[in-house]
Amino acid sequence: MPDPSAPPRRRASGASAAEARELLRAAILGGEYLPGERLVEAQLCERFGVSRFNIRTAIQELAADGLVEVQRNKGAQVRKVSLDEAVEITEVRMVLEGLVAAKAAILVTDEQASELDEIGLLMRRAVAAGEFRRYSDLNQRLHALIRTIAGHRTADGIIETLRGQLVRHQFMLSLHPGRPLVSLPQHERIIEAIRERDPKAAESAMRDHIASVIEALRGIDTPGLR
Amino acid sequence: MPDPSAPPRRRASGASAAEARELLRAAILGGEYLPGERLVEAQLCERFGVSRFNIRTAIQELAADGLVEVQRNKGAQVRKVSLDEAVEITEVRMVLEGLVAAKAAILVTDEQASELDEIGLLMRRAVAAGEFRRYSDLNQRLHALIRTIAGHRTADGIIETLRGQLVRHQFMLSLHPGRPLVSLPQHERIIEAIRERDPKAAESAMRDHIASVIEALRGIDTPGLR
DNA sequence: GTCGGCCGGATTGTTGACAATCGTGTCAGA
DNA sequence: TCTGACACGATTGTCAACAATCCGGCCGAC
Repeated sequence: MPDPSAPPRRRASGASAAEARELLRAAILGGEYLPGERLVEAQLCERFGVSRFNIRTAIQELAADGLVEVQRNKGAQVRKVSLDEAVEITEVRMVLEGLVAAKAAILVTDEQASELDEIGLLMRRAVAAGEFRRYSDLNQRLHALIRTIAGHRTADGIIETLRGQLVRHQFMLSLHPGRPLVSLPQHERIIEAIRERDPKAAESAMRDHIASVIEALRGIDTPGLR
Repeated sequence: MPDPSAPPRRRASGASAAEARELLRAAILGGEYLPGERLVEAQLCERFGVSRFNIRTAIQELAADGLVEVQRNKGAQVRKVSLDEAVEITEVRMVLEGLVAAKAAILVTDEQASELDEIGLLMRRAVAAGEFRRYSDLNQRLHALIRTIAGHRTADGIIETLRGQLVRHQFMLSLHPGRPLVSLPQHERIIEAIRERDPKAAESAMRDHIASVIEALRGIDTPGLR
């Protein structure tokens, strides 16, 4: 409700702060700016065709999201998350998604249960066909659906923020061969627990799942890789 | 390391963005601006003797902390957290502090264990003497110490942010008669579990404790008070 | 050759003024 | 009296210029 009009009214040249923020966020998440790289305001102005004021606002907002780090009088740089930090972030995600899964198990409707089941089916097919990219998408869809079912805005917001901070690590993980074979049965357990409306089992299954993600993170991460 | 010098060098008139932020945060947490109240930039400029630019920056940062809400072209207002939101926030705190307690149980040193024990002793004394205010302080000190022991910066930051959003609710809760008698044994269980270096027990104890806080929240909150 | 101070370019922090927008009170018309 | 549009005041959004700061290299002295 805060952004009513979409198409036809903007000043001819330049974009607003919100647009600049999304542009910059996409550029960082897309890997166009590497961790540790300096974000020079003037350069970004030219790159995006936005005034320096708006770039500044955008940087501040992304700093609040933990995507960039600003040092006074030294400017902003893409935040570099160490492996330890990635583990910490995923630990937090573990307990939060566990909470969310438990809530989802309580609130799930029959229709949503079917949706969960369908995702599970598609996942099995994707793994059987070796379509890792597709499986990765389904993975995100599953977690997103569970959060929707739970309707826990506070946890949802935090999880989403944290997810942004680890796109790089996540990305590497999803490409690791053999991962799907480990995570598929975990996902099935989560789905089953929610469908049976068993909060404790759902939380436990979700935590086990993300705990194994943490283990994988610890073993796989190769810093310096794009 | 970002703020080296403390006393003797600032421009004569006016303060910087960071100072403005802390001033405004203190004013809000102190109840000088009620939830829902509009924060007019010009007024704040005069109140704090800060330029509008810095006020703007401060408001943005507090918005990131969830203390204020900004609506485009409509300005900022102190965020009003409903009872449901307070419950959600406390649920998140429950799982996060549970995680932190488990970590603390693993990492605690002998010296820190003694410190925990001492806080427990002081708590028992405070309750016995009916010193609720003192007990409330000890409560905060206990939770803070546990977070220090765990050294989990990610969880710590989020918990601290969430705490700020509910100072009002927390405050009311700590004054509720009978609360200490309920929470004291819970605190003792947490301390004992950490001292015995039992992560699962520590997490469980912490979650039970905060779960009871949630129950109390649901029963006690009287919106409109204070 | 090396250390310390200094100077210049580059970059960020800040300011004040201007433009866009919203809410509200007013006034004409039915 | 009620409804609607209009215009005004108040408030926020944006900009371009200026000031403060930092980082690098250069130069001189020891």
